[in-house]
Amino acid sequence: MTDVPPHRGQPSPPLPRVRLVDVAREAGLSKTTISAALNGTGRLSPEVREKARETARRMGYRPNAAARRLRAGRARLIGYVVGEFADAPWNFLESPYFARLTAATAATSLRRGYAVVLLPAGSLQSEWADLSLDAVVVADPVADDPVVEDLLAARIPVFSDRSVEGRPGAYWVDVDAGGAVRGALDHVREQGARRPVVVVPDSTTRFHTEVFAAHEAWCAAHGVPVRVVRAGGPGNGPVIRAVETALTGDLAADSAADRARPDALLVVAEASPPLVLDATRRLGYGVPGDLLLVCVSEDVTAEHTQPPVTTLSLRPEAIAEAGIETLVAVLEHGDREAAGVLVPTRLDVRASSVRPAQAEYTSRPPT
Amino acid sequence: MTDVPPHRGQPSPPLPRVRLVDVAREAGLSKTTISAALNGTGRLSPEVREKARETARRMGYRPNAAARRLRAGRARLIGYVVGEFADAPWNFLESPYFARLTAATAATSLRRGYAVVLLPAGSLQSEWADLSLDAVVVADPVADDPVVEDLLAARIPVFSDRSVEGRPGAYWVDVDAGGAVRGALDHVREQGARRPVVVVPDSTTRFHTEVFAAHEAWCAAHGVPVRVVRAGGPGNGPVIRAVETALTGDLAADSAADRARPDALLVVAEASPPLVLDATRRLGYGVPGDLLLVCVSEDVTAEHTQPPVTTLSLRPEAIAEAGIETLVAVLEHGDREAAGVLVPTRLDVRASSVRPAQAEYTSRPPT
DNA sequence: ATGAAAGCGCTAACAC
DNA sequence: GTGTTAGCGCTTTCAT
Repeated sequence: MTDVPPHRGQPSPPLPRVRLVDVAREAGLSKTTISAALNGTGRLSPEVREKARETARRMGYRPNAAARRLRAGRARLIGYVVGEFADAPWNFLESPYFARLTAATAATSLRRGYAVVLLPAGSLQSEWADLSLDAVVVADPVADDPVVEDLLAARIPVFSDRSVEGRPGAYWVDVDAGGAVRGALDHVREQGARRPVVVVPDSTTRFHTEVFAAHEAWCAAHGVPVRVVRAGGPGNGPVIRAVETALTGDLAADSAADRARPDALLVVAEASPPLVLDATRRLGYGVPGDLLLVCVSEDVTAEHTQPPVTTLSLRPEAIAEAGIETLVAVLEHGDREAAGVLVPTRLDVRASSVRPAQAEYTSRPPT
Repeated sequence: MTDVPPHRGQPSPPLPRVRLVDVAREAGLSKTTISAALNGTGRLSPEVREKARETARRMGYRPNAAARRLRAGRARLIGYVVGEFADAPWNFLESPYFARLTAATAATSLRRGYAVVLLPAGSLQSEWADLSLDAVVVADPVADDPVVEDLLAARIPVFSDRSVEGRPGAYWVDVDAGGAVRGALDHVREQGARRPVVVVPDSTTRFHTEVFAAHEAWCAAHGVPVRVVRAGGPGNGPVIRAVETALTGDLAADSAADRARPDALLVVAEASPPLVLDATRRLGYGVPGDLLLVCVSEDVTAEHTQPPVTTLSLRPEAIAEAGIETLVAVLEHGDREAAGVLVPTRLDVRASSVRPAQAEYTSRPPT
């Protein structure tokens, strides 16, 4: 628990800030008039309004946000916290997905007049208690996330994924995980793959559980055995190891046919596409000749490998935008009815998942 | 832990917040007493203090931050903006260096009781005007950065790199760029390299200009021709292209000897190490056999390539910590004398820059 | 059309 | 020890 010493120390450089009353005195008008002029409220003669504005500008007047907020009763501050990564609370920005989600959240919020405060993953009350946040965005909460519980208990509106659906004070937007998995698997099937294997983290976020379920359903629907390897955690190390397991056939399989080498790999975990590609090569697979590869990733390096890697984008920007728009609607117009939104994913098909017409498009493992 | 009574099945209409005065009335005490009890200020009998605290907890009292801030005159809010990337204002988080710098800045600030607000790169007044930030951290400003000018003109304390040294209201911490370059070049020289080439972005940040200068100085001191390629911008594309230029010998060189193939490559631009390694291979270089490779990077994938890539870490966490500590000292104790700090870098030697004893690609333990 | 004054919730002098 | 009170700077009735 981080206890902040209560308000010791003075803002020692007592730079004389220009206040509304200073502008008023200078302009020979009243506080009210200046305020109205600056905010465009009230009925003022154009000359007076102009004079007020000009004086304020000349004096370098900048309204005091704290006073405004106190008056308005709202802080225009939104917290941002991710549910995963609770054991390494600040690592989430190293994931391209969260980096972009975070950036897009901040961008959209700022555009709507809200500042975003970065919180450590899994942070509880002590971290945000004295911040008076108008709401908190909880990205990818884990199952029964204490962060969500804590926030809701403190009556702070929570914006999160579909796992909070139905809870009072909670609103959601979510990625269409099921559609994503089906789309990716359909794609490799169209390209001729019959033995796809999936790598997905062993995490309790709604996204990952849904991916897992959608994969099982898809396999059942296509009469294909379920081949899945759960990665021990986020980060390249565990995911690469899982990829190795997936490709070396240590999978439980019911028949000899099922034990055949996989012909497609879907990695639903943030790992560096170049590293995944390297791993497939080390294990003797040519991509896309022997193995079609699709990574769920926002990592831009995917375009630069040889062959370029097909990625499934979760479209963090779209999620953030839809989310913040909804949240602002709730905050400002009390749209408590705000229905959740499901954001479709986008498959960026590149050479790694396209069965080559000629062998030259295939990166061969080193001999 | 949750200090708030559970929902009593109340629908969730905007429930009036519990104020200090409410707690006071409930406890049969005065606002002052409650405030003092909660803040640990003033002289109260232990029983009264405990009663006040208990009542506040029971009622789910949460202090209003806006009111506190208004009273305190400080918002406990720090802005964070990066100078580079102004043309893609939200892309900076995709750089591992800035991702970690940002995270560490937020972490350290929060620990000291300050919330960090993310601002778009290159943002001017309109973005932060009505935020009343106590200070703004400007990471890697470009030369004569308008962001810095704007902030200083608005009398907002600026925390940045050494390029702001001497300006009133500006404070700094910086990475020891010169030492970093010398360290890396000395290292490859010790490993036997005689024709190192450097790739550095064509940017006006202090870091990059200093890298450029330090490289020239080092070359002069060692009687080695200056081989440098400036990358067109950040991002993997331009940097990889620059690497290709560097390795295909399109360098201006004065003598035939100078045109010989380089035997070491120092990439001082955030590019994905696996991609850089791939590029060297495509051009027919064996690493470390033909070419020693060092990347200035915080990218964790460097450990996972084959061979692992030697990296020079700028130690963003150390920078953020030193920076925020200094900034807080300035803000809270008015240490206007606060001398800037130079943070040393760290070379993580891996196989890519260690000349193999035998002609094989054996990685050696880091020294 | 303009101004005076109340008050947002909190903290800290200053009484008692 | 504890309570009363005066603001922090702003917006907003409500008079004029």
